[in-house]
Amino acid sequence: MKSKPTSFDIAYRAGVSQSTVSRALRNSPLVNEETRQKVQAIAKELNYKVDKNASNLRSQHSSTLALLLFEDPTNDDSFINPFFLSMLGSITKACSDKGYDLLVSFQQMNDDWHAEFEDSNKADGIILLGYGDFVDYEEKLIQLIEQDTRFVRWGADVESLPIVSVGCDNFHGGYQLTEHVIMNGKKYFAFLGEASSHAPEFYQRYLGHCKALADNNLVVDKSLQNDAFSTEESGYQAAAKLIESGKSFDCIFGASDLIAVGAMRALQDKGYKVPEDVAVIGFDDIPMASFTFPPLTTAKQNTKLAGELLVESLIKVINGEEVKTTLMPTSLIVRNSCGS
Amino acid sequence: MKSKPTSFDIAYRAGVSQSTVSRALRNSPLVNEETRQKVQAIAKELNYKVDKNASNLRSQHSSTLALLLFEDPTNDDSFINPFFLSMLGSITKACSDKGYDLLVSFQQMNDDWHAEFEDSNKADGIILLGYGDFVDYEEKLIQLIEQDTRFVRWGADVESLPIVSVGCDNFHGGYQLTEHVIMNGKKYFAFLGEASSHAPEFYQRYLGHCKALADNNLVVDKSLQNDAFSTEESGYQAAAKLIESGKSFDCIFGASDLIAVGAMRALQDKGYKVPEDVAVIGFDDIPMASFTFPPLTTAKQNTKLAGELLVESLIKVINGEEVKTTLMPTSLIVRNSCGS
DNA sequence: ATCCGAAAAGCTATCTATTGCAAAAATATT
DNA sequence: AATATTTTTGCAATAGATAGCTTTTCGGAT
Repeated sequence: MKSKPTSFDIAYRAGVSQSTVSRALRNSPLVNEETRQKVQAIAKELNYKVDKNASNLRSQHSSTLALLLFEDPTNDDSFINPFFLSMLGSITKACSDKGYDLLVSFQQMNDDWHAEFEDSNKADGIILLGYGDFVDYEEKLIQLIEQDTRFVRWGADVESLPIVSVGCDNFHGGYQLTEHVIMNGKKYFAFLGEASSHAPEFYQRYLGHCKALADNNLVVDKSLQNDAFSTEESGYQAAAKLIESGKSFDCIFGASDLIAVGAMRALQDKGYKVPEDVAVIGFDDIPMASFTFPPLTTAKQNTKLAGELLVESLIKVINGEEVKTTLMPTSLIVRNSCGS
Repeated sequence: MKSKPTSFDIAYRAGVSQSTVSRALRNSPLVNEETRQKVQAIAKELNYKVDKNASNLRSQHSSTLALLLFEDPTNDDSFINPFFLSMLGSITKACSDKGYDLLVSFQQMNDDWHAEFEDSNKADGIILLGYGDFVDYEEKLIQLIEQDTRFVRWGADVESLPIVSVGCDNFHGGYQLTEHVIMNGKKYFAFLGEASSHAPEFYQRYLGHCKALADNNLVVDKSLQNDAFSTEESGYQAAAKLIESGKSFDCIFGASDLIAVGAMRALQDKGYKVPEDVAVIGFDDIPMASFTFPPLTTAKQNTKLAGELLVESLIKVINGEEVKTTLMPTSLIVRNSCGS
């Protein structure tokens, strides 16, 4: 059983000092080209790999980013919101492009997640990802700031705090989507999803939605807004409740695709035709959105770009550069669930 | 700018030695209860966190597992197979349950991925996840074994090598699925997906499929087997080719849900009715499978269990315990695409 | 009061690489 | 040839914890 070689083993074989080995392997200009070649060749031959723990300890940075994915605690834990899964994919890719490793962790809101990774030096910075009630974790964000933790978050800009966020223009997306359906002749809109500052993303979508209605001289009927979490089940329930209430409407705006999909199913179960009787629109453009029947009209969030922006912003934060919060545009994806 | 506290700071304030702090924080029985309380209180107050790099370096293990997700290089990189995404979710959860952190990395086959993490001591072990041509990376697996790297992989058992795998019973799944459709009266089966040892998962599904046909006195028509990668696009293409060939068939077995979904779309584009004219079945039960039109009949791989088994097995491997390769059963999910 | 053993705490080497500074070697300048 | 420069290399300190071994403490036995 051979144990792993250390830089001393390389040094011994190369007939140089251990520090030279360290320099040679990191392509330091302080070492002669010829020596470098020799050292690197021996390192390769012995299949030597720099011990990251020792390296990180000495240099005090880890070339690792941590991703904290926190989900709505109401969500059962067997199912992860596909939108985040797709973000996770793009973040992973972006990290690897930038030469960083990625530590992934799922957390519940109530956990003591704040700063765990950065404080323990396992990661140089943290990406916070999750929908959710901002108020729930505002105090934790404040702690992060006080501890000088380097992090960025996905979501709406937090004006009250100096936090770098990357989010998408939920307001505009809601506006655009609503406007489109109005053009298709629908007039009585229901909105499924919490519309309060507790759910900033959903709220912005709702506000955009309301603005579009107002701009087109349509009434905003607050009784047609029902709370829902971002799960299919919750969307189903909310829609069922809406239907039972006997109010009339000809479009349901699901605050997320998952809600919309649930709503669509509820409508169809009750014998409504989508989109003829009731149009349905969602938000996110998760992979399954194009496979529902009818395919779901939605506002696409560009997860690839989002992941890249999050990673790039975080790296800048780590390097002490000035970074501004970014707002990405959404794009309207017209499929069939809205009538055209 | 206060710098992070070290165990010496705690020791100073607590009036004890640094080693005592270390012991107290790790709940070593070698330290007095009272002292422990005091030390832990101070640590909490100063918001002290053990430096993982130092700790890992000294103790030579990291409480971190690495997940290497390698995808078929034919896949464009913007889209990750949803099945793996869902595995990733369950692996993350399982790791956190077991007190391990998870490093995630996506790799291309050709990369020098083998052992990167374990050799560099960033992770105690590696989970290898990916469909794919086993032959492509067999030599890398051999290297891993030679280097004494601790790892487990997702996939079919590799009889020729001492590797711990966790996989699902693809053969039985293929059998069960095919049998079900035969009961629904279909007789002429096409299979989309590579059916060779280069794609062991697909191959096993194919073999199970063939066995079911044979057991029911149906002919296996090899000309109805077409290669396809696990993407919707590839499934679409393969189905289109099949249709153009003019051969007759009344069921398409997609080697994965993604292939099946693509095939279904191709059929519908050409005016076929699913399942009346042609039944379609898939494999995996990815989230979107229940949202296609018609909803897809498929064999579910229990990703939650799979993730747990992978993590548990790897931890055992790391601890030097004996572990056997596991084969998980699949479950038949009957929806509408198969005729009932 | 003395001695013994267990419990608790301390001392110091160790883990492996990085880095500032000093020393040596190689090259350039006068 | 002697001195000044510039390149390379080596030495030793350092990063922050863990662990083996030693010492101190303290209640109980003699």
